[in-house]
Amino acid sequence: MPPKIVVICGPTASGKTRLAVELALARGGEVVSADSMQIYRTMDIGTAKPTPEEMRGVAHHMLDVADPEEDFSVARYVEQARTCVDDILARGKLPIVAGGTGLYIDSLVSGRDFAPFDPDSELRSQLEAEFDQKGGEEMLAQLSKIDPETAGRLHPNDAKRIIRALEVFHSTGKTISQHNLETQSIPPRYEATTLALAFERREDMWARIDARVDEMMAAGLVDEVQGLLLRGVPDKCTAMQAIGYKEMVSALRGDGDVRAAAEEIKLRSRQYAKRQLTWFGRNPAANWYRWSAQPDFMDCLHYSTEKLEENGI
RNA sequence: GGAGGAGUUCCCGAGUGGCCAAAGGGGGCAGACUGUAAAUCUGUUGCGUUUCGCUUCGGUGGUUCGAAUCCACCCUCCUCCA
Repeated sequence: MPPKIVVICGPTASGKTRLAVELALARGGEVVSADSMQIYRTMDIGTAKPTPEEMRGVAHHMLDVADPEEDFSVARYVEQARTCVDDILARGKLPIVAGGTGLYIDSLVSGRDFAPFDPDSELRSQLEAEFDQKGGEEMLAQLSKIDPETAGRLHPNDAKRIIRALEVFHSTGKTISQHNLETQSIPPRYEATTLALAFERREDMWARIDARVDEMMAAGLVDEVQGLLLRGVPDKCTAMQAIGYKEMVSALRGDGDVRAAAEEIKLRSRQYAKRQLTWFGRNPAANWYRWSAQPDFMDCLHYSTEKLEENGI
């Protein structure tokens, strides 16, 4: 039986941090963040990274583990995060994985293994150039000769995935569907009790997101972004793709309309939240708790506690 | 008061007699996702009993076999002249 852990997921601004801390306090747990942007140092406000006050003395892992100019990845996340989780378990405490990056959570829990990857490989740039030149249809046709299964489910416009599928095959000799099949047969690394937070009404979620962005602005998001620019973090970095940063960067470089940028950030955040809901919605084992128009944290806590107990935690 | 210009589906914006329920973009909704994932990609978006019917392009009336597209009047907004 794999060790038991708790997972708290949900769209941005749905209260994951607070629930995680509360459960950690109640159960003697430690939090392992599963957020692809909170891993970056100095990116605090825009990523809504938990503050020391919010952490209330609970140990948090997987925050500030990389610099903004570094290239991070799922694989690297899983490597580090599993060490954290295993260490927490070894110390007899409860690991609480909390975050909004679905791919990170799933990969960590399932024990997923990734095919080798080298972002700067010649093969990579070769394939990218070839894609630009030949177009998706042709590349997809090429892929379908070696891996009809993957080619069948990919859209010609899905450059990233077509290239990756080709890359995996050319560098390992194995198709990506073979690889996926093998990785799926690996038993899950942990037995997760998943708590998923959401809102009964979409409008409430939007309002929460809007309010949070306003808070970020008040807390100095502009200065934080300015700091990254001063530091010379290149635009192409993953970190600079983060919502809240890329919009602010273009505002600062452009018309300087920081107010309009904030509105853009709200919009992008809402859309992101929807994507998160879609992702988490695929997990049939998730225990959903939906905030009503008048959120009742105690109610949520009771629900969560009940679910943990049902699963012997 | 006079001269021009404009009013299009949730928004912006094409469309000047049939091939228009109406391009394109945005937004919304839904979905995908195996080393960049806060990224990337896809579908859908008037209503219905859905290979067909109904309602829609400021309003009313008219021309026509047929109008968002032409005509008349009206309403609203913008620019200019007084």
